[in-house]
Amino acid sequence: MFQAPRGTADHLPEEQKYWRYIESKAMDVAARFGFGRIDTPAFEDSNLFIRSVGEGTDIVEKEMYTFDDRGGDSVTLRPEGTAPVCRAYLEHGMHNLPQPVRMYYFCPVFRYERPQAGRFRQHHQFGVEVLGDADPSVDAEVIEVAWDLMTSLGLNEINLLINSVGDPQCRPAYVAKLKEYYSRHQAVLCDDCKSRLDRNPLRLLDCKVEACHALGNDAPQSAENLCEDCSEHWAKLISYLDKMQLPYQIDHRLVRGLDYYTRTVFEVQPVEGGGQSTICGGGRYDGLITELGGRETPGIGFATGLERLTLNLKRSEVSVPDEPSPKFLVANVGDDARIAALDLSVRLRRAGVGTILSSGTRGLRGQMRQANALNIPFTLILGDDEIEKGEVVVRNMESSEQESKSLEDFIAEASKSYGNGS
RNA sequence: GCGAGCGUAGCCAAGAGGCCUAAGGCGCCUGUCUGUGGCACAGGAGAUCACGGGUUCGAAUCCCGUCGCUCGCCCCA
Repeated sequence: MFQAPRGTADHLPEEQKYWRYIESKAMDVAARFGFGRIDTPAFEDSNLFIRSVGEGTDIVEKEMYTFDDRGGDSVTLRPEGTAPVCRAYLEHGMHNLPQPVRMYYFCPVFRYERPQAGRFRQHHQFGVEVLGDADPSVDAEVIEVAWDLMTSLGLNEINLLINSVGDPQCRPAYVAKLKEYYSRHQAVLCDDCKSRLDRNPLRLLDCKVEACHALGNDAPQSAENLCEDCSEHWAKLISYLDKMQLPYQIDHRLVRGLDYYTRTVFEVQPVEGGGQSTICGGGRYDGLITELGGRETPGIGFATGLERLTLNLKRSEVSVPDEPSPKFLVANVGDDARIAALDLSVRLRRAGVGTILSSGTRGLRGQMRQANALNIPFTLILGDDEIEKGEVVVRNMESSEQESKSLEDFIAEASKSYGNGS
């Protein structure tokens, strides 16, 4: 038997209401903030990600689905959504559009990782990007988009964490300071952190091992070590967020794994959550477009994982509307009735009325059982008697009341109440 | 890449060397009710007990290996 590849999942019909719910809320929010949708290819030139995400990152080092296509070009299944959007911005000369350009996307993303709760090799993200405006009010606005989405989804037990990681002006000095601080305490560091000291000093801050974590309390904080420009940007952002009354928390341990982030970074995390509980993460990336060969263009965005959102919707028992289901099931008994049933269901569906045609192979009883099991509100019954009189029996499955109606009257009535025009 | 746990029908699951031609429940199908659902009752279909090897007179059950799933670490949505 074949199985879905490790780390991938089928999203069965019964799951779809969560997806539809998230997508419709996300699209509402995006529209409200003036974002336009963009869809980019599932794979790109491998160098796009190597250049943007960063050569030393885990994503590039060990998580990319990279292969040579038949023409010999190295392509990579998109491991994140920002770089392709930036590529598209450049490719289509979007700097000629009114700035900033606001775009959102839904797409699958691929990373070769060990799957576990809330982590997959293929998952789906909704993300937004604002390109071409460096003002901190844009940061505040993007954070508002994220928060607006979370709250409109009905997620409550969540925290909004923000930080500033500086820019190429001030970060090297900060990282050096951090390294110096942790080096002094090297003896108590866990093994992972000892290697982080060289590899990725910022990550020392969010180590969960108690001894390391405690050290983080007194570690130098990046927001305290910004250059003048970054510092001013940070102060303005804070004041805007205050003005907007967004319930942010400054978390000086918040760092993000991709190289391209500058200045503002933020995440949304559930209050209760395990290792990979972050449901939304993003930040500013003012150097990315130049890295990709464009002229200097600031950018900021975030992404959320639909699987993790779904997990949280279920966990916090948010009630999600059911998928629309058909109003009628057409039951039929006998060969003539089957043809009449076929005709009736075609006419109803062409009028925009959701209708299931029973194949009639089961006997009336079985067909009604099916209507019941499928939660169809009305069963329509056609047999020899009805055909002779040009009628149809309409049974209300909830009240168990039923009546014969003229076929033509019924179709007109149903079209009016449940069809396109209703 | 490292560490841990678990694999018995579509799902949940009993079972701890012979009573297993594998219990029970959900779901599915059929009938009681030959043109009327939900409830009830009766019946039915559906399992090479993950796979391979070993121990034993005898293995779903013990041992080894493989594969798969889950959870954790790294890292991330």
